[in-house]
Parts: sequence; structure tokens; C-alpha cells
Amino acid sequence: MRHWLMKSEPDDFSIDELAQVTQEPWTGVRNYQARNFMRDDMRVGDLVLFYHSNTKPPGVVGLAKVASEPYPDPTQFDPESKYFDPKSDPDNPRWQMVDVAFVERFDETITLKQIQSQAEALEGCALVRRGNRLSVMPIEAEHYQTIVQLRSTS
DNA sequence: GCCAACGTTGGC
DNA sequence: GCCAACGTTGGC
Repeated sequence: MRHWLMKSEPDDFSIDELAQVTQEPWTGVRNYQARNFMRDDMRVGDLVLFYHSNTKPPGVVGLAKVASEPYPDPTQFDPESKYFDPKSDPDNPRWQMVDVAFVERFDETITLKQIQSQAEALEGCALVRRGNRLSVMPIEAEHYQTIVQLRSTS
């Protein structure tokens, strides 16, 4: 099983909303690298660190899991959507995504600051690399453990 | 609000 | 194919 981190701005879609709806299509990813991870590498049941970006404080706020095979993101064909992509061909959709299911909401956010304090253990982790803007990224199993263990030490 | 980092676009 | 201009992300 692989581990992932998926970012969302809580104003857009938060862990609380995921907890309410239980499962949600991960629409709106418009970055090829992030798409490729969802399309090519995710498997149903993979665990996901749910990350809130552009908020105070940014950090991991809970756990989710991959809940579907990849399929075309419908918002790319919806002219009313802010994710509409007029260049995407319906016969060969450009953007694929997966559904994500709620697993757990943490009582307290594991802040980016806490995560960065583990720089040594997280060597090579995309999340702590400089200038990283990927919204979907793989996390090594050991790094996943390092991050989740920050729950009890906070 | 600022700005560094990075992706995309388009002229050549 | 290069690269400058521009747009977006996201921490601070």
C-alpha cells in the first residue's frame, strides 16, 4: 500500500466537510504531475494525509483513503465550473481523479511547523522540500509514520 | 499583502 | 526549442 498527502484549502473543501459527506470526488486538480499520481499510482485503500493549505496554521488535519479507481473529472467539461477546461477533449479527457473517503479527523492539527521540525527524519519528503506546490504527492511509509506520530508528542 | 518558487503560454 | 512574461500556489 502507498501513502499520499492531498492538499485542500479548507475554505474550498475541509476535513469537516469530508467527515459529513463521507466520500468525495477529488475534483479540480489541474497539474499534470498531481494528475499522474492519481491516474497511474493510486490504489483503492491507500491512506491519505489530509492537509489544509492557506490557513492558520497549515498542516495535516486528518486521514482519508483512496476510494475509487481513477475516472475523468467531470468539472473539466462544465462551463459553469471554475475548473472548466475548454481544451479537454471529451473523447480523451485530460483530467482524471479519484474519490476520497473520510477516515479520521485529528483533535489537533499536525502543523507544518511541527512537521518541518522533523527535517532529519523526513529527508527527501516532498512536503518539506523548498518551494513545493504539489497538491497531491506520494509519502514514503516511514515518513508517513514520522508525521502521524507527531500527534501524541504535541 | 508580499514574494519566492514554479508551471504554462506564446512569440520568435 | 528557447525563454520572457505571466499566472498560480501557498507560507509567512
